[in-house]
Amino acid sequence: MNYKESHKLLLSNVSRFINLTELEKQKYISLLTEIKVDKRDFLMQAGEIAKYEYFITKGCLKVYTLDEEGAPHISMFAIEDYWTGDLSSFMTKEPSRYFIKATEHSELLGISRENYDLLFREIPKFERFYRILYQKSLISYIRRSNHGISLTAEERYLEFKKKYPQIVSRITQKDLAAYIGITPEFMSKIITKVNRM
Amino acid sequence: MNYKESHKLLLSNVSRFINLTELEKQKYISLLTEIKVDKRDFLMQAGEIAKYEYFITKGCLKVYTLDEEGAPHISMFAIEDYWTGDLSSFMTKEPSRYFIKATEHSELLGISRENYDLLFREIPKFERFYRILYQKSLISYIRRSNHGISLTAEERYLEFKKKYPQIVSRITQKDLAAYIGITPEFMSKIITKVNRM
DNA sequence: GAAAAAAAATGAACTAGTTTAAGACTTTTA
DNA sequence: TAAAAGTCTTAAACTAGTTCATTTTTTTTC
Repeated sequence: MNYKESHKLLLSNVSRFINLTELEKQKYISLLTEIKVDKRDFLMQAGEIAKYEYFITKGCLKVYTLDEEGAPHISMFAIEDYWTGDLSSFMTKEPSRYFIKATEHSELLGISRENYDLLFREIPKFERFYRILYQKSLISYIRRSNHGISLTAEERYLEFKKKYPQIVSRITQKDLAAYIGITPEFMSKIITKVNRM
Repeated sequence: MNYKESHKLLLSNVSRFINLTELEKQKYISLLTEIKVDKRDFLMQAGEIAKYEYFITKGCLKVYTLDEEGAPHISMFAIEDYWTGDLSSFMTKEPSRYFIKATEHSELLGISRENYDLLFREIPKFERFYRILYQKSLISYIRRSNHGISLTAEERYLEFKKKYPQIVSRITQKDLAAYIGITPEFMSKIITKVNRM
């Protein structure tokens, strides 16, 4: 069958871990919602219950919380071919503490909670897909949570730049500071220093 | 059937997410290895390939790395009814950077990589079990990786104490410092301050 | 149960990262 | 295309957390 580019990207993402028949592919696609957001639009805001988990087919978004002083802490940047959302709120149906905002015009495919549950009943292979997806994410978050605690800000910056060069060039230094966990002023110093070396 | 206490604990842990028939329970148990370690024994050391994922039926262990200066960074404490191991090395079969050491006499059930793979083929329901287990772990590591970056050491200590009071009372202050990401001296100051309040 | 080893407490001097403030540069909007 | 808003840089004074050194307390070992 002839799929849209966005659906092709998703099916290729899924086919890393499981093989689907034509019928299963069509069934899967029928469970998704297409979403488009402009730069600076919110995909969701703190206080809401996460309605969807998102696959990004185009663009870039930031997921962040605001602390008591109103300072942002970015927990992830998400670009094409990545998954994002607030998994905790999506699963528990409790209000989220996260904002998700597009840093560029972005296009996404969303799966609602009802369709996510239905997906496992209709195509049990997806248990395997998500088992492997979550396992891989878990491995990288375990590493990240250790590094956040044991590396200096400069080391965290260098590591991020090395791991995600495509992202560094698409975001502001200020947002990168909010991700690394430092002030924009100190981020500026680090970048000046690193460039001088 | 009449199961050992350790197997009962594991089966009850698994039954949170999936239901097994008697036959499946017996099959599952047949895939496990019983392991006992004394206080200060290593379950595994950096450089080795993680042979097992472990379920703890008794005791307490710490999972840690050593940095270039030889300073330990504890990534988790694991007690009864928790799972531990180095998931990354277990999956990729690359050498681990982690040490796992018993802080008390401990008893565990290990599943080898061959049996883990076999488990999914023999009892596909386990895809669901691990999908949910990893999903829940992922949610808590996402939170932890944000907190590691955005909270002060005192806030991280208070949060850990609140979330895991059973663990705080079983480990040394020094190990807690290596988990929180600070020096033992500063940990001592925080505790003195918090107790004074 | 005494000796040895490890953990905890305390304090002084230090460093990584913050705060505040001001000016230069870049992007967005009308 | 000018004005407004946001981002980046620099610098001085500050604070959270480190380092190093010493003493006290607790745990381990024989």
